[in-house]
Amino acid sequence: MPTLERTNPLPLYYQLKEVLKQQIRSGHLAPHTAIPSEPELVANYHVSRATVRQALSELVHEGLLYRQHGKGTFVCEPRVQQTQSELTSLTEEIQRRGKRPGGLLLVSELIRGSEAVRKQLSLIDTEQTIRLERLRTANDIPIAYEVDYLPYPRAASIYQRAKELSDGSLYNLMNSEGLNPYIVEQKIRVGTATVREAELLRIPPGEAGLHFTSTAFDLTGSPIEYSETFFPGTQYDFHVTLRVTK
Amino acid sequence: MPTLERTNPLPLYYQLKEVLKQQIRSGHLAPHTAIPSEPELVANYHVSRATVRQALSELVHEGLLYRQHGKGTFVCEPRVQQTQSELTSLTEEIQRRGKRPGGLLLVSELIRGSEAVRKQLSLIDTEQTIRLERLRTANDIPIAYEVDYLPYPRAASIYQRAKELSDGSLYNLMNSEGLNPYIVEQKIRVGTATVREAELLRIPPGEAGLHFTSTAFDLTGSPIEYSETFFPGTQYDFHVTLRVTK
DNA sequence: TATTTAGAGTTGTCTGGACATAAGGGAAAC
DNA sequence: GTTTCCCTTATGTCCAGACAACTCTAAATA
Repeated sequence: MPTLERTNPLPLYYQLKEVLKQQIRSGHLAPHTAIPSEPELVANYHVSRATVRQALSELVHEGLLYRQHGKGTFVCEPRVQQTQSELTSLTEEIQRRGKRPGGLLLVSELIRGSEAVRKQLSLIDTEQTIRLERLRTANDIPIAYEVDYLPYPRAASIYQRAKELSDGSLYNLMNSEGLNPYIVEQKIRVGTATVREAELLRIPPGEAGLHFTSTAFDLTGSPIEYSETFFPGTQYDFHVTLRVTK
Repeated sequence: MPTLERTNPLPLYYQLKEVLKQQIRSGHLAPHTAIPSEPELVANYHVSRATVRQALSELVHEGLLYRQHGKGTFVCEPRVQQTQSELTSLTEEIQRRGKRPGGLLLVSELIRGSEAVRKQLSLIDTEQTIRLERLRTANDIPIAYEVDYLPYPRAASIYQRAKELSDGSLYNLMNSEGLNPYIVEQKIRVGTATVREAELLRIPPGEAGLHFTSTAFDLTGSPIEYSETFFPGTQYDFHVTLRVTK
C-alpha cells in the first residue's frame, strides 16, 4: 500500500485522491465494488477522517465514486467519455483526433461591435471590442469559420499577440495572458453557409452546418470572450456530458 | 439577519447555503463584492467553521461564489443561463418556452437490438432492449422524432407503463421507477430526415436538422437509457454550459 | 414461523481547535 | 521618497472526537 508523504508540498487529501484514482484506473478497485470504509482509510493512511472525506468528496464530484448512506462508498462504472464536460478548445479537439490543427487569421480589428455582441461582453460605453476573423484547419483543410470578440482594453494583450493565432488556440493564448476561461456557455443550431463562408470553406453556398455561439466567463463570472463559429456539413460531432444538479 | 434553526431537520450548512443564495439573488450581496469572512459567518450564525466551509464550498461549486486565498470570498457576476449544465428533458424545455408538450407513442416493443445499441447499454447475452418510438409535439405540432432503448429486464416497469408517455416525459417516468438519470452524454451532428421521419414531421424528405444520440447513466455509472432524436430544421436551439475541470 | 429488536458498521453532520499560506497595509529602515 | 519587514486578516489544510441517520444481520420475541 502506498504511503502519503507529509514532507510533500501537495496536500494529504490530494495525495490520497491520486492514490485512489490510480487504484481505480488500474482495476485494483473494480466497478461497483466498495472501497475501504472511511475509518479503514483513516487507519491505513494515518490521516484524519476530515482529510479522507475531502478526498472522497472530490472523487464523488468527479464521477469516479458514489456513496450510499449506511452502506459504503463504491467505484463507478467507467463511461466511454470518462472526462466529463471538460472544456476543450477546437485545437485540442483536432489534436485528439490525430490531425494537425492550424488557422488563418483573416481579420484583426478594433471596433465598437454590434449591440448584441456588446451585451454579451457586458461592455460599458467607452469600451470597444477586439474582433478576430479566423479560418480553422485540420491537416490544412478548412473545417470551420470563426469570429471572436474580446473586451477592450481588458484583452489588449491578445490584440498585440493576435498574429500567434495562426498555429495556436485562442484559449491557450488567453490563459497565458491571465484571461482564464472557467465557464463556457454554448448555443448550437442548424444553419446554412453564407456566400463568404462557403467560399472560404470551399463548399456550396447555402449548405447546412452547425452554427455555434459561445460565451466564455472567468471564475468571477465576467464575460471574457464571445464567438460565432460555423462548421459545414457533417464533418463535426459535438460531444457534451451533462450532470444533474441536485 | 436570519437565524439557523437547530430544530429544523435540514442540515445547518444547507440552511446557511439557502440564506446566502437568497441574499445573492436579492442583490443584498452584489456581484464582485466580498461576503462576510468565514470567522464572521461563524460568529453571526453560531456554527463551526467546518459548517461554514461546507456551505461556501458548495456555493463555489455551483458557480455563485469564488474564493481568493488571503483576500476573501466574493459573489460571481450572474450569467444569463445561471443554471449550469442542468439536465433538462425535452418536455421541460418545451414548457420553459411556454408551450404545451405532448407526444405520440408509435411503437413499444421488446427486441434484441443492434450490437451498437446493446454495447451502449452494456447488455449481457440473455438481456433484451425495450424499444420506444415516439413523436414529440409542442402545442400539438410535431417537433422531433425519437427512438429510445432501455435495458430489459431492468427497466421492465417502464415497458408496463409505456402508454403514459403520450403526455409525460420519459425521464419523469424513469425517476418515478427508481431509474434516476445522473449523467447524460450527448453527441450532436447535422443530419437529414429519412422518408419516415419527414412524413411524420411533415417536412420535405432529406431536409437538414440536428441529430442527437444520448446515453443516460445512473449515479453508479451504469447505462440506463440510449436514444436517438431528430430535430428538423432550425426549430431547436441546444444550450450547454461547460466548466473547466482542474 | 414470522416479527421485532438490538447491535455493529457505514456515511452524514457538527464541534472547536491548530498551524500553514497568501494578500495587504503600515511602520521602520534605508 | 522608497524599500523592507512585520503584523493583521483572509482562506487552505489538518486534527481528534462526537452524535445522528441509515443498512444489514442476527438474536430475541410473539
